Amino acid sequence: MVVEHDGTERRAALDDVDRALVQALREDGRATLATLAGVTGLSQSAVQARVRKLEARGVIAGYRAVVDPEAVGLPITAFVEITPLDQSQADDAPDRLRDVPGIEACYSVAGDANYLLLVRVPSPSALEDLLGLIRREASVSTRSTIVLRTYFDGRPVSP
Amino acid sequence: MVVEHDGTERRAALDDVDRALVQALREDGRATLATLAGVTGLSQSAVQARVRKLEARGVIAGYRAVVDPEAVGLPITAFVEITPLDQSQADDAPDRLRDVPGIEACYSVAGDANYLLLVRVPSPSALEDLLGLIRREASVSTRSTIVLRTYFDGRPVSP
DNA sequence: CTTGAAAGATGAACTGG
DNA sequence: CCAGTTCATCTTTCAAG
Repeated sequence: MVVEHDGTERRAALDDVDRALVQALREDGRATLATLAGVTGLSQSAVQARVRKLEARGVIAGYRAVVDPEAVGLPITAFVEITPLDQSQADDAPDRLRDVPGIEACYSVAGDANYLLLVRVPSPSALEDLLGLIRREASVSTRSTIVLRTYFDGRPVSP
Repeated sequence: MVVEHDGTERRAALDDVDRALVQALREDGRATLATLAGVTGLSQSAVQARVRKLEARGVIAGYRAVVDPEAVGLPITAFVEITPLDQSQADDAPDRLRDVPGIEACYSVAGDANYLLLVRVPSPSALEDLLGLIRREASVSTRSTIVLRTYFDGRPVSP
């Protein structure tokens, strides 16, 4: 964030080198400084300084291994739309669901439902259990869409 | 994959150490062998051999930096359900959409729609453009759900 | 599992806009 | 002063024993 003279704040724009680094690290989160230096034409130290700044600014929020869900015993993936049963109730579904195992992502959305969850479970019956838990825990109704196949996921997207 | 005596194949099950490694690398994709050795109680070399096997078996499919979409100029996220206009047409939507910029994920689903896409764009008008492109390119109708907020995403999930 | 050599990351001192 | 470079040192990785 950069504070302007008029007091407004803005995110410092990324230059071409930053974009190249972000792109490269999206494709390979373990790319070495030497590789990144080669890609950008900068020295390793300069690249390191850049990457550190991108991390500090939150542009790069972290690094993750991409794990095959089937290989770790979670072959069933589903999207679950949830809607509060009582709209007058406190709507703290994300807080309540944050630590429920099997829920990988939680988005609030503009549409029929209030929230959309991405869940992964070992079996259909485990999905039933999880849906029951979600309904009870967050006082919501659910509408699920089973994922049959993931064609691609986390594909790098450039602006 | 392990071939059993009866000829069936199964994925070799992960033991506790493998699970701990996968978990640790999901949380920090750049964890060093020394760190992983500390977590598991194994030597660095043993850990390295394990991680290599997990990578070779495809349990760990790769490593990626987690990038803040807003910080790279993609503040609008949406889920787009797509349904072929003509069910008798060849259904190769994933292939056709694979290289369209802005599409981060593509799943085939069991539900009203055939496929579900996750897209990221710089602006509402860019979303209109992208939806038009998707409709033309894949001969589909679309139904979009805008993401208002991402509460959490990619949370490590254990089996 | 241990070990030594190669590769990578880090920080200090230095250079130019 | 900021961003980048080079160089020396330390850490991590990797393959051989």
